[in-house]
Amino acid sequence: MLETEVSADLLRWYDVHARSLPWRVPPGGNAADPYRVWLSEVMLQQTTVAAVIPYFERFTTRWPDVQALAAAPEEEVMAAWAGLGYYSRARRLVECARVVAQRGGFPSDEVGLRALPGLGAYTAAAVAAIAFGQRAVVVDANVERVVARLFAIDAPLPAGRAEIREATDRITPALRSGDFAQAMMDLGASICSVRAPQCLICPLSSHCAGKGAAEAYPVKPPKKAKAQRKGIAYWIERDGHVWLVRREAKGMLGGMRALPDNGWSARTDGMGAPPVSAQWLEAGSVSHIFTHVALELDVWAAKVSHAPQGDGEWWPLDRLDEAGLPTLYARAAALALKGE
DNA sequence: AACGCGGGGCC
DNA sequence: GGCCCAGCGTT
Repeated sequence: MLETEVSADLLRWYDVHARSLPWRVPPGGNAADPYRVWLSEVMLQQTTVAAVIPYFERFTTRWPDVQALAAAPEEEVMAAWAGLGYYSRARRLVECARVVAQRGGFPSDEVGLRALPGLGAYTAAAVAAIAFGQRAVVVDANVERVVARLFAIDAPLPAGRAEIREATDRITPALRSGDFAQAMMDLGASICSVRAPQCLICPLSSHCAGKGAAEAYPVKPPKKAKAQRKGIAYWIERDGHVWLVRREAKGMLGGMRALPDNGWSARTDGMGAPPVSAQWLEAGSVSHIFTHVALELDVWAAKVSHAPQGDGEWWPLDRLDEAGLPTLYARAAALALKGE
C-alpha cells in the first residue's frame, strides 16, 4: 500500500461528500473556531452526532465564546447538559473554560491541549488538527474501525489499539490532517459502518486488506453482564413545588439535580427510609438501562406540609423542565405528574 | 489494564 | 434485547 495514496483518495472523497455539521467549516476552508471545535468534541465523546447537535446549538447560542462559558455558574451548565449523559464532562467543561479564559485562549498544540481538563489523547489531537491545522494522529471509534479493516488488524482490542495507532500515524498526511481526521469519521459513519459496510462504493477499497470481510474487524472483547438494581425515588410535593436534591459530585449522575431516593446507587445497597413521613402512593416504576447497571426505580408520591430532612430545594412544577434533571429522574417525574 | 460513567438510535 | 457511539479519569 502506498500510504500517501490513501490520504489523497480519502481527501478527494471528502471534498465531495463531507457532512455539513454545525461545528464544521467546509473542506479546505478557513480554520474552525477552537471554542466550537473543543465544545463539539467534548460533547461527542461516546455520544452520537444526532444527540449532540441540539445541545451544541443551545450551548453556542447561550454561551457564544469561551469567556461566556467561563463566566457561567457551574450549576447552569450542568442543567443545560442534562440528558446528554456522562456528566463529569460538564463539570470539566466549565473547569476547562475557566482555565482557557484565564490564559487568554486555547493552547495551539497537542501537548498544551492534552493538559486541559477533559481533554484526553483523542480530543487533544482532534482540536490540534481541526482547529489549529497541526498534524496530529486522531483515533476515535470510527478511525479505529476503518484502520483495523484497512490493514486487516486482527489483534483484539484493547491490546490492538497500539497497532491501530501506528497504522493511523502512517496514513495521516502532514497537510490537511484535520480534514483527514474528519474524513475518516465521515467514512466510518457512512460507508465503513459497524454493520453492513458498503465496500463496493468505498473510496479506499483499492487499498483495503479487509475488503469483503470488513465486519470481522476490529475484534472486540466480550461484554460484561449488567448488574441489576432496584430502588425507590420519592416525589414530594407542596404548593405546586417538588422537593429536589443534588447528588454527590462523584458517582452515578454526579452533581446533578435529582429526586430523593433510598440509596439505590450506593455500591453496597443500604436502603434508607423516606426523607419525610407521609401518606405514600405508588406512582409506578421506571426501568432504566445505564452502561453497566439495569435499574428498576419505583416512584412513590406524597403531598406534604413541611420540608423533608436534609438539604434540598422546593422547585416550581411549572418550571420543572429548567431543573436539569437527568433522563432517569425526568422519566420518574413524568410518571408522578401523570398520576396526579 | 480494567473499570465507572448516560442515553438514544439502530437492528 | 444487545450493540454502538468524535473517550476520560481513576485505580
